[in-house]
Amino acid sequence: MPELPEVETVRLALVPAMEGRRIASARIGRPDLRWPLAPDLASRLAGRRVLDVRRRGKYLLVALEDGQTVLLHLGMSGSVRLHDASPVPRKHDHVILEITDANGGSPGWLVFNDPRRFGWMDIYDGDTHPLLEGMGPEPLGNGFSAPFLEGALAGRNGPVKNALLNQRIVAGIGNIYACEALFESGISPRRRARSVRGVRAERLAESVRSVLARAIEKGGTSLRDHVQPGGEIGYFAQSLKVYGRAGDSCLKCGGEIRHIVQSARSSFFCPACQR
DNA sequence: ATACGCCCCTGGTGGC
DNA sequence: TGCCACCAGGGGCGTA
Repeated sequence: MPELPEVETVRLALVPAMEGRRIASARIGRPDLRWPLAPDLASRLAGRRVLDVRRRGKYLLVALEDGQTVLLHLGMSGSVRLHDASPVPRKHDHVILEITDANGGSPGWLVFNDPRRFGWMDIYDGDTHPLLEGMGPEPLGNGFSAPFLEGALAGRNGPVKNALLNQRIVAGIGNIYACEALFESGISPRRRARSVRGVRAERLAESVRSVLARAIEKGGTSLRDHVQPGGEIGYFAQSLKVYGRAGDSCLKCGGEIRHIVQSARSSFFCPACQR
């Protein structure tokens, strides 16, 4: 489910709900997510004030007052919901946090729900976590540019689509936005990564940034289960130009959008417009 | 180092 | 209505 724009949308909702407030208590549903939750997770969270909520790629990072950081990945089907009243338990609620102000007042609840359990949560001390090391630059940050992208793709024989999904090359892009960025830049998902150079690299870098930024503005893409923490859906699905449009006509040339499978992921593209 | 296939898991959908 | 195959916003791991 969630790619960078959806995770960023979640982050924007969590900032006012968490920053400067306190995790009064934590309750764990089932701990066997992608990886087992730390046995002492609940006790390490309880009572801690939240300094800030950041994002790295598709990860949410919640910094606590005592130097610990909570790492949250939503996997394919994860969501975070905020509630004013104690929430009615739902299937697949895995972590429930009660959030109060510094004096214990105005309580709220945060619920991490994930049916498929491809997501996970961890807590660590210090600067970084093994899962964050080696991750590529933020596509909306200063470390990402056409020259960077060209360099990162150089020597790679696999399809450029696969390279865009590789979090070690650039962080946060998933299947939807990889397809969309390739369509907008007129590059075939099957093109060898190393052959994306010069003008093509410039167009691709610009399309990646542009499509992600526009998706954030629309609150992300809600296809099936993605919702924002307040329950709102994201509206970027209306702006998708190729993803999920197999058999429909290309918005640029009127030709037929095709569907292929690359590394067991669906790719959608226009064979005429994308070379 | 890179590339690929396999696996983790639940739920919704469409065909018969 | 029921059953079943197939598909889904991800990514780690083992193997060539």
